[in-house]
Amino acid sequence: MARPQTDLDAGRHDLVDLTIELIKERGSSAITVNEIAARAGMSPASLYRYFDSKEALIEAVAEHWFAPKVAIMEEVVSSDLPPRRKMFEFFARRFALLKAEWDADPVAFATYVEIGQENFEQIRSYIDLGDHYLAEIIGEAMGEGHFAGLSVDETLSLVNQMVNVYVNIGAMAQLMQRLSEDKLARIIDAVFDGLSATDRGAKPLTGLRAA
Amino acid sequence: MARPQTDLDAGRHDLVDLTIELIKERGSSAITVNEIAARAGMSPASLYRYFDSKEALIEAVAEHWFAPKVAIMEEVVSSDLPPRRKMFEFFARRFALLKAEWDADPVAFATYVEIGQENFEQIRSYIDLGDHYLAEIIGEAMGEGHFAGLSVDETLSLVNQMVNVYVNIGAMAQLMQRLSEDKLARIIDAVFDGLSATDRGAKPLTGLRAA
Amino acid sequence: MARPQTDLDAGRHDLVDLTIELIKERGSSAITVNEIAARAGMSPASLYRYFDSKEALIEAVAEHWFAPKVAIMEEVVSSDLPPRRKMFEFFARRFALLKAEWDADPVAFATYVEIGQENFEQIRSYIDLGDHYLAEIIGEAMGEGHFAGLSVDETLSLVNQMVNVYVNIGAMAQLMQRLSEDKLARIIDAVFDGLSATDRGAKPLTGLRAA
Amino acid sequence: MARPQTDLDAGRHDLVDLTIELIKERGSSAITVNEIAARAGMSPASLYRYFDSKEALIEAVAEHWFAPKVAIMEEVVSSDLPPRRKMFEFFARRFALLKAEWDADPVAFATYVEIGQENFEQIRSYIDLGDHYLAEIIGEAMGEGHFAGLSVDETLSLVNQMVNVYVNIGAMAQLMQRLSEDKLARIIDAVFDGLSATDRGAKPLTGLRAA
DNA sequence: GATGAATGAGGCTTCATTCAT
DNA sequence: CATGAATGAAGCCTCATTCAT
Repeated sequence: MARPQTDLDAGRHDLVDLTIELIKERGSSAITVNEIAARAGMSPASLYRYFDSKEALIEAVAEHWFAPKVAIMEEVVSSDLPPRRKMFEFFARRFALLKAEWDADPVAFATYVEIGQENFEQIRSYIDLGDHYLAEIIGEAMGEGHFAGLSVDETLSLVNQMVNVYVNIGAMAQLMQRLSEDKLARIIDAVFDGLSATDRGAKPLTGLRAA
Repeated sequence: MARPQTDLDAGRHDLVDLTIELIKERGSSAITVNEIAARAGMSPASLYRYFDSKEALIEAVAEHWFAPKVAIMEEVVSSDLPPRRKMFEFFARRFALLKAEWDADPVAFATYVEIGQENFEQIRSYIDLGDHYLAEIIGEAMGEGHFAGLSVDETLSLVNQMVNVYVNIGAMAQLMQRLSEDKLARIIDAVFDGLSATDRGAKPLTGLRAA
Repeated sequence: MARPQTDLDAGRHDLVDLTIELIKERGSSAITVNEIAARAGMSPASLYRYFDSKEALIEAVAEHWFAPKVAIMEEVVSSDLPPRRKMFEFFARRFALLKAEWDADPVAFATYVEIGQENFEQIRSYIDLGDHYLAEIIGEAMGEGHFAGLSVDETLSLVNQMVNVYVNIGAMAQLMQRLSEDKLARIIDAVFDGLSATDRGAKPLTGLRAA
Repeated sequence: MARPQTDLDAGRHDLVDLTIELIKERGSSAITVNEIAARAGMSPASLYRYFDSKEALIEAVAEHWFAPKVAIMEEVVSSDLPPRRKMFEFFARRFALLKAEWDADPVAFATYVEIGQENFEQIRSYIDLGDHYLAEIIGEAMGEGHFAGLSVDETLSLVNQMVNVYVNIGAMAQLMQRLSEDKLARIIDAVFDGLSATDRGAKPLTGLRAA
C-alpha cells in the first residue's frame, strides 16, 4: 500500500482521461501531443513528465480501454454456467459493453479500433488471453460430449472464426448495426449443434466435408 | 460513348499501377506523392493533373484492388452449383485469391487493409454488393428447405457474421495463418446444418434460443 | 562527363559554402538547420532537397575541408625528394596550409576541429590515408639505412607520435602559436638522427632504453 | 581561514562526485542537470544554489579531474632523478595514470576530453603549469650539456611538441592503443640524443637544418 | 532555504500541395 | 501542358532554467 509518485500517477490518469475526451470529440488518432497538452492546460514539454513518449500515452489509453473487457472475461469463465451458456456469455457480455460504447459514440469507437491497429502488441495479449479462456470453456464442453472428433485447438480455431465478428473490434465496427445478442445466440447454437468432425446422420451426403 | 479524356484515363491507370508496385515494394501507406510521381517519371505537380489529391489516387487504387474480387462473386453466383456448394465457393474462391495475395506479400496486404480502413466508403459498396449476391444464394437454399423459420435477411446477417473472418480483410490479415478452406467448409456445414429458428429434436432444451 | 543533377550539386556546393561562412562567423558547431537555411534564403524544408540530414551536410563540409590536405599528401609522396626532406615536406606543407587557416580565423578552425570530433569516421579515413603514405616514405628511408633495427610499423608509430602535434588538428589548435616549420624540421632531424633500436655509441649508458 | 560557506563547499564537492559517477555510467556530456540533481537526491532548483549554471558545475568537475595529474608533476619535479630520467618520468607517470583511466573506461575518458574541449580555460592553466615544470627539468639537463645551442624556451617548445601525444588528452584518446611507455622512452631518448642546434658530426649535410 | 512542477525556446524532420517558368 | 523547385504547417521531442509554494 505504498504510495510512490501519487502525483505522477494522478497526472497520468488525468491525461488518459483527457485523451479519451479528445478522441470522443475529434475522432481518428490524428491527435497530436500539442493538442493533448493544450487540453490538459499544460505545455507539451510538461506532458513528457508523465509519459515518455506519445506512444506511451496511447498505450496507456489502450490499456485503460481494454481493462473492463478483460474483467468480463474473467468473471464469466470463473462462473459455473453450463458450457453452452458460458460460451455465449463469454462473448455476449463483452459484446454488450462494446455495443453500448459504439452506440454512445461510433466515432470514438472507430478511433479505438485505429489505436488498436497501431498498437498491435497491446491487442495481441488481449487476444491471447481470450484464446486461453475460450480453450477452457471448450474443454468443459468436450467433457459433455460436444465437438466429437475435433481437438481443442481445432475447435478453438473454428469457434474463433465463426464468432470473430463479435470479438474483433475492427470487424465489429463495420457491422455493428447488424449484430445482436440474438444472432450471437444462434451462432453459438450452430457451433454446438453443427460443429463436429463427423457429419450427423440425417444429411451425411450433403455435407461439404463428405466430399 | 465519346472519348474526351482518354489521355487522363490512361494516365490515371498508369499511376494506379505504379502505386501498386510501390505498395508491394515499400509496404504501408508511408508512400508519398513525390515518390509515386518520381516512379511515374513525372513531376509531383503533373500528378495533380490526373488526381485531385493523394486521397483520390488512393481511392482509385482501392477500386482497382477490389475489382477481381467482385468478378469472382459474379462468376460464382451465376454458376449452377447446388446452394451449399455455391455458398462455399462464394467465400472460398475469394478467400483463395486473398490468401494467395497475403502469401505473396503480407506487407502489401496489410497496406491494402489500411487503405481500406482509410477509405471506408470504398469498402462499403463492395460489402453491399456481396450482401446482394449472398441473399440470392440464400434464397436458392431456402427453396430447398434450408434455414427454416428464418427470413432471408436474418439468415444473410447470420451467415455474414459466421464467415466474416473469410470476408473482412482486416480480420483476415490478423488470422490468416489459421484460416483454411477446410475450416471454411466446416463453418458452411455448420451454417447449413446448425442454423434454423427451430431447435432440432435431439437437444430441444439445451439450445440457447429455447430460453 | 555526364552532368546529372547539376542543380542539386550546385545547391549542395552553395550550402556547404554558406555553412562554412556561418562557421567562420559564429564558431562552434551549434549551428542549426534553421540558421543555415535562413542564410541560404530557403526554408528549412528546402534544405532537405539537397542533403538528407543535418549530418549529411556537415559531412560534406568536412569532406570539403579535408580535400586540399589530401591533395598535398599525394603531391609530396609522388615527388622524388630524398626521404628526410620528403618526410619533412609531408608534414610541413600540410602544416603551412593549416596554420594559414588558423591565422585567418582561429574560431573557424576550432569549429572544424569540433566537427571532426563529431564525425570521427570522416577523420579516420584521412588518418589512415596519412599512415599509408607515411609508411611509404619510411620504407624509402630504410632503404637508405635509417631506423636500424626498427620495423616499418614501429617507426610509423613513433614518428606519428613525435609529430602528432603537426598532424592532429585538435592538438594543433591548442598549440598553434608555438608551432613552426623550423621546429618541425628539428623534430624530423631528431627522428632521423635519434631514432633507432640500437643506442648509438657515444652515450650507450645514458639512453633510457639501455636499462 | 574563515569558514563561511562550508555547507556550500560540501554540497559542491558531493555534486562533483556524483557527476563523475554519472559520467562513468552514461558517458558523453549528454548528462542533464535534472539527472544530476535526481542522483544527488535534490531538486534541479536546489542544484542551482551550489552552482550558478551547468557550466560552472562542469568546470568544477574538470578541476577535480586534473588535480591528481598536477600532483604527479610536482612529485616528479621535486625528486632528484637525473634529467633524462626525470623528464621521462614527468611524462610517463601521468601517462600511466591516464592510460589506466582509459583502460578502465574509455567512454568516460572520452567524456573528459569533451569536457576539456568545452572548458578550454580550464585546460590552459594545466598546460601552463606543465610548461613551467618542464622548463625546470630542461634547465637541469642543459646544466649537464644537453640541447646545445638551443634556448630553454626553444627546447621546451620542441619537447612539448614531440611528446604532445603523451600529454594532450584529446590526442591520447585517439591513439591510446598505440602508445606505450616504451615508445615514450624512445622519444625521450631521441629528444636527448637527436635534439640540438648544431647537427652532429656524422651527417652534417643531411640535416634539414643545414639547408 | 528547499523544491516540485512547469516551460519557453528551440532542435530536426516530413510531406501534400502550389506556382513561376 | 509540364515541371522543378519551393514551402507552410505541422509533427515529436529535449533541457536548462525559474518561480510559486
